Amino acid sequence: MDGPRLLPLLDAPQPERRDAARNREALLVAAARLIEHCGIDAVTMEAVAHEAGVGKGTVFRRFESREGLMGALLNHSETAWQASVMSGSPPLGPGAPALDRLLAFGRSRLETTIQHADLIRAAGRAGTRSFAAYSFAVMHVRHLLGELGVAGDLPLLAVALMAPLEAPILDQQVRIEGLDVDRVYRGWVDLAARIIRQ
Amino acid sequence: MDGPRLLPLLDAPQPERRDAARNREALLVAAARLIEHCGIDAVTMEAVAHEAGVGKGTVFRRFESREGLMGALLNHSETAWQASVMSGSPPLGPGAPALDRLLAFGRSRLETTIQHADLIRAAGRAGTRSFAAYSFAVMHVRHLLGELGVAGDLPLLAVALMAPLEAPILDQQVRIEGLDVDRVYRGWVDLAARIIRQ
DNA sequence: ATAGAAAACGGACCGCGGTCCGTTTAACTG
DNA sequence: CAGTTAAACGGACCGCGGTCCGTTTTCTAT
Repeated sequence: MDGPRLLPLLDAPQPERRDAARNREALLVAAARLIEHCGIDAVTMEAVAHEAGVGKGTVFRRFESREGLMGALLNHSETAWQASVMSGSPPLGPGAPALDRLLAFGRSRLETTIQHADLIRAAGRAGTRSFAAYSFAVMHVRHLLGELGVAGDLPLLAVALMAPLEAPILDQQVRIEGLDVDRVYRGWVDLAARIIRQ
Repeated sequence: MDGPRLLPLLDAPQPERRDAARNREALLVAAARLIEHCGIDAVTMEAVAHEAGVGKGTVFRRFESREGLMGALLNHSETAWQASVMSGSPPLGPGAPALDRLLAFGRSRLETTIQHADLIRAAGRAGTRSFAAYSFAVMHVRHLLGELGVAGDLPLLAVALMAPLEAPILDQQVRIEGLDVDRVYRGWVDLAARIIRQ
């Protein structure tokens, strides 16, 4: 007569059957292994399904699309990174002066983005709109800029400061034009300085 | 005995047979028409081929890939825009103070990018690496920054100033977050001011 | 005009992303 | 433990991007 569950009291989020959860995990592992061993182009939905021992339809049921799958993989790395920003050791984590944190943030972001360039590209929109990747980083920068006493449209300035660290731009500079990563970072530090100084 | 052509004297670039040139043009027209009438998703390689009255293989021969075709379409718009920067009327074209030109540039770039967002997205890498789109704009900004007496790693600063105007970032801000275009522009002007001021 | 070579053409063919639907399985009820 | 239902499963199926190769067209040289 009442709801299907006797004591839903707390924990709302548990609407996934056991086999579904198991398969989700198996698929992520399978996909990660395929990427590591054979490169990202080998990550076919059929290949992932086969590697995980499930049917093709299941992959799409769990992750919507190939981009969705890539986005889920990306989310893992992003979440770990996010944790090290929120509760890792300084200067990236809390406890260091805001400026130090900002510079550490830039360097870290620069390197992670380059490192996961393929995955980010393959994730398409699923990578960007995942609030984990984008919204959190912008929020963090916005917060640091505030602490540094920067005045102006902070959300927009934060985006402007993050933009040169986005995958397409870095791809162009580093992979295609062959620029040195350190130089790109120094350029970014210069940009940060110009944005910050009153 | 000598080369296949008697008087190649000037004009080097003419290595395209007549039917090839005709078909290239027909295909571009067909693709543009399909985009206008049915939206970009309807621009199937087969559809374009059929609309232009040629075989499917021909489309790939001329443009390599779907992205290549989109890139070629984009190139048209970009070339026109480029012309209006190089030889149009002030303040976008030459003849105005450097700062005015820079601001006009930003506004114009902002609007064209938003306008062609779909095409840019569909062009993928073919849109970015086309030196028409990217390299020229960066070069121009770099030049203007130089005229404004900005010191530092000018190529990198130019990229930093252009980055917030790139399609993925604008897409996120305007289309997804629903930000006002004018606000984004004002934010960009602020960024430019911070980069410029000594 | 004609012959020959190089280039372009066209469409059959392939693989992969994505959908659909009949079948199976997990979870809850009595 | 049996019955019911909702969800998950799997793989046949479809459309499109991309390739391949036998055929046709253009260009040049004679």
